[in-house]
Amino acid sequence: MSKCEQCIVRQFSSLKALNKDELLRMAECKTSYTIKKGEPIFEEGEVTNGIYCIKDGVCKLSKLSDNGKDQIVKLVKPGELLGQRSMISDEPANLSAVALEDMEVCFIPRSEVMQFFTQNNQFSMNVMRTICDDLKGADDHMVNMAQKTVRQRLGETLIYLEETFGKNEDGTLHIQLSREELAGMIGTATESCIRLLSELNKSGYIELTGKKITLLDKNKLKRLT
Amino acid sequence: MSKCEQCIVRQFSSLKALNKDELLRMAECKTSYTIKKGEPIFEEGEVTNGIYCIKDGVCKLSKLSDNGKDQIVKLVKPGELLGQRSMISDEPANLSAVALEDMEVCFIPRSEVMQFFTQNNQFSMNVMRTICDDLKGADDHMVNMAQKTVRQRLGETLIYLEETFGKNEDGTLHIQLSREELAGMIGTATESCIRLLSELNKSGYIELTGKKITLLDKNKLKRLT
DNA sequence: AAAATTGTATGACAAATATCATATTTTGAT
DNA sequence: ATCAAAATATGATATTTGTCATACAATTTT
Repeated sequence: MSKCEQCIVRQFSSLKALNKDELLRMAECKTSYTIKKGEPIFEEGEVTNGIYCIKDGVCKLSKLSDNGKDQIVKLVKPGELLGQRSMISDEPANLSAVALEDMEVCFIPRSEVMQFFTQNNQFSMNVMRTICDDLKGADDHMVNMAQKTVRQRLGETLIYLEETFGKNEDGTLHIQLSREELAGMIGTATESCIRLLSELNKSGYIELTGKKITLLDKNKLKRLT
Repeated sequence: MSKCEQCIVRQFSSLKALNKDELLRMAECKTSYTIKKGEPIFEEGEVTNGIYCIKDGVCKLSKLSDNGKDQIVKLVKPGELLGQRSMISDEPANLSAVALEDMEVCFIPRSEVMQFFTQNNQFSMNVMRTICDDLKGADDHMVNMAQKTVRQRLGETLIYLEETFGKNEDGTLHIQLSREELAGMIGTATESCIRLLSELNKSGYIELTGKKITLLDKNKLKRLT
């Protein structure tokens, strides 16, 4: 059982507000998991009974729509927490969390988190602010879905992926999404996504090398019409 | 200056957790406003410095998109609070709030609310749960925008309007939205919205009498393809 | 290594939706 | 009541996007 005190990613989450005593208690009750790429952490409708702290790897939060397609709502990075909303609302998960890479996560039971919540005001303010950020993000995302074309959304998503997850030494996007997953972020059919990527490739806005994507002209990608 | 203690709508909001003492303090520092239909309560980007409690009337929360169209994110009813997210994140408003009917609202300064926040745990839990509900709603809304057709969104929106705001004695929707506003909820062009309404009218799913709308077959409206 | 499965790509076409033009109706102001 | 402005309606057309079919490539299994 590793010590939460020494865990670096904690510093990036709401958990940074916890004191030594609280960290020791957390280290005792937490469970660590290794999740392989493609495996779920939890599924929509599941009762989670706690939160997950992401130590390593990226996962997608998605929701199955009536038309059978999986819409990706958010990507989550190391240092972020999962399942906060469900825990506070005391409801089953509204979204599924599936690993996009091999991951390491820690599960902290609901009872423990709720204790921190009432004891440590700074911690609960941190959680609250995170949820507020998520709400703003979701509202903005919604407006984009409603008002922008698939083309524009693709351009903006590619830039988001580069800015959030960085590039490899060869300049290609570091995060690896299948075409289907990219389509699921944008909210379009997989074929449309592939077709538009191929078009942006021909226009010289991006470069496709196998499954790798390189952004060549970010200014133009921002202003696609 | 009216007494918050006797205000009925308070019971429907997070403010129901306040005790007598807190209510008296709130009554002293609050400001009441009358807002006419079409007027803003606050605009996107504005620093609000407090929250609004809606006593009477409905308003829209919307955001101006890059394409110049106003996307309606949410409709807000009496008893609900406005500006909670901005207050907690300590940011300017992300959305504009504009009255759809004549309204009565009370403004409570940030300093006062923050005091309740630290003193009254039940109150802060209520606020937190409200924001969590909004987040879930926004995620679901986003998935609908991304995955459903304009037709389906129109059908679902009409049902939402009837279920949330009720009907008049003649069976028409009680809430009055212009075609442009309805289009702004659905995320489509005003002409497309008008055309689809007219089509649903001809198919007998709804009835249009001037600007009044009556839902005739809710089951079919739910399952539009 | 061959076969099977899965992911990517592209063409052909259909359907949905946006845009522009122009009536028509309703509302508000004088 | 009349006029101007705004909202609603509808047609014509262009564009975007989805769907289905099929091909090709890459990966996994046998």
